Amino acid sequence: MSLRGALLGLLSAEPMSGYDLNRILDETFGYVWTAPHSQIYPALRQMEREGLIQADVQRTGERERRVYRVLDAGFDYLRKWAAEPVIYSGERDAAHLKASMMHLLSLDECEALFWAHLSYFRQRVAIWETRIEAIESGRSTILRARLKTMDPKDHAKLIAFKLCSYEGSVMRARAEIEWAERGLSTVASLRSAEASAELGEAEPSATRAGRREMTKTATAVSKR
Amino acid sequence: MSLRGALLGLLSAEPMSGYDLNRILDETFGYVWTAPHSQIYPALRQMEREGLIQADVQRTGERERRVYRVLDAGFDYLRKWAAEPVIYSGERDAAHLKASMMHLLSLDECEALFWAHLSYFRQRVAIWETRIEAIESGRSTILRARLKTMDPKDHAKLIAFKLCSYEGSVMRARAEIEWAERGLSTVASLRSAEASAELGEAEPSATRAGRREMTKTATAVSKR
DNA sequence: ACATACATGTAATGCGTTACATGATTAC
DNA sequence: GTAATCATGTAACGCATTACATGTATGT
Repeated sequence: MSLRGALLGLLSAEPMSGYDLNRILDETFGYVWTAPHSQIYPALRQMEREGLIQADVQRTGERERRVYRVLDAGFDYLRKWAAEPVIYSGERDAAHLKASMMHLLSLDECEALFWAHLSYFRQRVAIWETRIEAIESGRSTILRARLKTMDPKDHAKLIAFKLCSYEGSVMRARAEIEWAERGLSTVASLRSAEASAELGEAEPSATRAGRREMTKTATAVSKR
Repeated sequence: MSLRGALLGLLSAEPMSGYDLNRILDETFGYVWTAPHSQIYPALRQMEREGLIQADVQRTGERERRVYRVLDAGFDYLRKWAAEPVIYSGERDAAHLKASMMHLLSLDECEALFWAHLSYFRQRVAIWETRIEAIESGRSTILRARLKTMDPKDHAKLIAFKLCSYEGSVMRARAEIEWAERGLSTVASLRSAEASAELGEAEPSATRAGRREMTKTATAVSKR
């Protein structure tokens, strides 16, 4: 159960409330694992019942705030879960699925899909890079909280793996960006091929235009 | 509902049975969208009831085989679904999630996780590249089936987008491979840092000895 | 006064996984 | 005859999404 892993992992850095966890998952961390609050609160209660975490209830006037901290059993659970091999089941990616059916769409529609993909992952890269800089420069409060509770000799390990993990997200997002860019240039080529095919049909000679490589020629020709 | 998109998309290339669809999803196509047969059969029945597809029942002796083909309403549905903007909700990636907690693990455990990641995505790249070659050389039977039912003027579009989509999968898998390699080299450098730190500490004064990681040192030292 | 952020929950519904269940054909 | 492949389903359970529900503190 990865939700527990995510929650315990965040709580292990610093005790937090369900509300805090939800905020973090909504912002940066959600790009690794998401969950809505309707999943978070019951999961926390359940883990509390199982003795993995414990809530320290804080009251601000009438308002109740349950700040959870990880117990020893919780650390054991987290470590065990993290070390278990990942089960790689097939993907479920709507963007790539739709891309595999783009021949059904107009070039404008294809372009819109690729553009949306591009913008989304550009945003993600920006967010992750900000995080990476925060870690490298020591401005990350959550990292500092983690370092305080750790044996100094493990600091290098923590920082190295945090950076590695965030860089992984950046690398993947960059791959998506590159792909979307390639998609856009595919659309552009097809568009100019279409245009020249129409011209060719209007003119007398022009045989049925070729395929891929033709597109480059077409753009070159249209620039003349 | 993307499952419908995936099923209609495959059926639009060529009429098929639920069993065939399941096989394709298990093999290559599952790396874009997976579903077990327990999801496929009911979904097909439902779409048949809604008039999106129609089954031609074939009998081999006693055995019944329901070959579904896409009706006009199904094509409309598919086109509409494919053109809709993708809803990018947060990720849920166990591998990256675990990576973000690797400071809790031994270097051996980290290495094992990265290795598994590497092998998995290397396999995927191999599968996709085989598919790409099949398309480029015209050996893909499903592509040929699709081309037969299409206006020749759209052939270039189909091929271009198929290649683009498969290349997207390869690009992403390559990013995962690169990341895992970087992870492995992070492990390697931490390992040698650990080794030299222990040497440094063992010789002059032996301050308060570490905990977990110390065990490995002990074995290493005892081998000397 | 009103909006926004803080704070925590429950319920209904839908999607996905695993297990259960059955039987016919084909190749060895 | 027996194992593998073909072929189609149902059921139980768990995870995920969306909507419902409530109330407090704080800043403008």
